[in-house]
Amino acid sequence: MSVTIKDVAKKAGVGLGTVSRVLNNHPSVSEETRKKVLDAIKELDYNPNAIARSLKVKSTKSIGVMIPDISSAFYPDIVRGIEDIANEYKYNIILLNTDLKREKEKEALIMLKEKKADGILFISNTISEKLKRDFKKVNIPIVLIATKDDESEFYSVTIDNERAAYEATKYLIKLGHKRIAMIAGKKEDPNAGIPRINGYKRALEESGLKLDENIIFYGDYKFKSGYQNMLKVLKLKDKPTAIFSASDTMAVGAASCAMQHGFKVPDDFSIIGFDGVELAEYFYPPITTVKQPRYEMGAKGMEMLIKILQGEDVEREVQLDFELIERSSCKVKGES
Amino acid sequence: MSVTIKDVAKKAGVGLGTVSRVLNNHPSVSEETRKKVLDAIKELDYNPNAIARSLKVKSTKSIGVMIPDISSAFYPDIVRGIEDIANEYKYNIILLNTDLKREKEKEALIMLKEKKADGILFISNTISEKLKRDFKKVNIPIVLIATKDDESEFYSVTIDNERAAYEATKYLIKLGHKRIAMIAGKKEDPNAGIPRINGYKRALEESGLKLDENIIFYGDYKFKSGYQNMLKVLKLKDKPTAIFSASDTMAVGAASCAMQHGFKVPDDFSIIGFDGVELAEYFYPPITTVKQPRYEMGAKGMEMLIKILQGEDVEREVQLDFELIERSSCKVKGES
DNA sequence: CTGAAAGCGCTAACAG
DNA sequence: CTGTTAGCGCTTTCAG
Repeated sequence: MSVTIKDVAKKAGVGLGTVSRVLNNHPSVSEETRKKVLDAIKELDYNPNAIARSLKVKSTKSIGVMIPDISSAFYPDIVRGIEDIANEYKYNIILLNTDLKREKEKEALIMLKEKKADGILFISNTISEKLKRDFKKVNIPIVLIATKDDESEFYSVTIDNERAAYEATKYLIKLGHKRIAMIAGKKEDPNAGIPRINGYKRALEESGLKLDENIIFYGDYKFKSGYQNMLKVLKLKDKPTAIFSASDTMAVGAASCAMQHGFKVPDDFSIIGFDGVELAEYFYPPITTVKQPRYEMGAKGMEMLIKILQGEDVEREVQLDFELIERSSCKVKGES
Repeated sequence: MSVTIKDVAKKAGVGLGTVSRVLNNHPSVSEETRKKVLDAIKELDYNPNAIARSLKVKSTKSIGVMIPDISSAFYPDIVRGIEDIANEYKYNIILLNTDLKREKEKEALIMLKEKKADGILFISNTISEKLKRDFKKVNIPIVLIATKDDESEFYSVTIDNERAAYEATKYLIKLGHKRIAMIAGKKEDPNAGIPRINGYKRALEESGLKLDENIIFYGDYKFKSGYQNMLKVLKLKDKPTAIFSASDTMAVGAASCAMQHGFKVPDDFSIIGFDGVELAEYFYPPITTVKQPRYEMGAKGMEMLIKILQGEDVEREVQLDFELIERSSCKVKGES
């Protein structure tokens, strides 16, 4: 059916080893024969069979990308960064959504093993102990993006969440706010949860502001939980004047809630988000936020993976810079 | 290095053909030997090599997904729909971003040919003539999602854009609006452009409203162009009271612009968007829109492709239902 | 029901 | 510099 290296060899009147050589740019082929072969390839419209090649060379040039859910706003940019670099190095990406479910993660891993992915990029806020165990014995290079393991057993690319939260809170403090609530992530989340809460606390402490655990609300990073936590804020007798949210989507939920109840942002509440997703930018008022360099995180992770595959040395845990983007959802306290 | 079918055969004390048979659930294997083999597989922690299998059976169980840009809000849900169905049928997806660039499209297609993708899903608003030509001669089943070709040479899944735009406009008319502007897509876009403009025109016409070409503005579906076109609207002496935007993101841009200039939505302008992206839902006020069933479009496209691969008959062009979602960005004209 | 053998398309020695 | 050969790991006749 489709044309093979054999057909090309016949057409060009050479052995198939020779065809393979020109295909792989092996130096030891005379210009003359190279030309003959190239001509034959063109004429036959030949495309090498990457599957056959992979079987032989034991490298598929494809890498698995495991992600909770591509339709969640945080991930597409990361994937884009990955794909751009992958593409540059002639790798392909196999995308797998896991919803953070154990079963799906297991299946995904098996698929990647069977399809002989050269490497794996795991993107998520959290990684379960079980998955870590699986990863350790799978024998495929892996790099974690947007998460890391406490034991530093895996390569990872993240941002310094503690410091980012610290800076965000500090920003609010500099604006004159003294009573600052936090809509946090999950209490047990070792990446987007705990460190951001710690950063928030450290900023307050450092500025001599008293920490009030009653105005730390816990959510799941989604709109609804931002909205609902804001409802709680509005019920407070002693309302905060500013809010630090552990995700943009929750920040927007909180802002919507406030506005829907007749309050103004930033006049009544200064709100700062986290992540730097499009929603924050296009919301009205545009939401000030701490932007995670998502595209770069993906790109960097892919670069690291490629280096690992090439046997080069790479740093085990890299942290990229975040960026505080000032927009219109925060203002100096008291000013009107 | 890694354990192969041969190792399993040896361990189980059978021929490798037999191992292959139990792997593929071939009926003619005695329970006894099947058990022996299964045990050996477990003990050795054997995973079949899908690459080797693919080479032999000429099917890779992977399908290529060509998309302009995964980080553009319209696409992730589609991809999720695709992946869910793919996963269900044990297919994998290879994701390729093309930015609608000829060069990248060509490269992507070559990769997919070389990697022997079983099928291709092409997602986009538009498809170029050149790419169509390439697709025709590539000899891999293809289905188009969110776009189609005029000649109906390809399988496709879309919505009825003309009718959707018609309904959106009609909705505004029912609310009492008589002067309705449109922020349209690209004049030459055969899917998100032309048909939506036509639907808008038909609705006006049918209701006896005069069409004013001066209040049809052309954009590129993005925030900025919604914002800028709204600036033009605001300069009009005879301002419209309602606006139909060919994308949610432009609708949000327009709303932001209006609000920034002291106007109220929906009090001063009723705005209806198109697509049904998250941004429209979480914007304040939440934007009324015509939702394209993106997840379902992806899922349906993948289902069609699988059927085609199985040699089943499938409808050439399927249109899915859109849905007008009423939120808070439109109101009865004149009411306060 | 099962073992042996051929071969998918390609690469990498190995001779020449 | 180049042709030939031996597999990569698996499926699938073909005998038995």
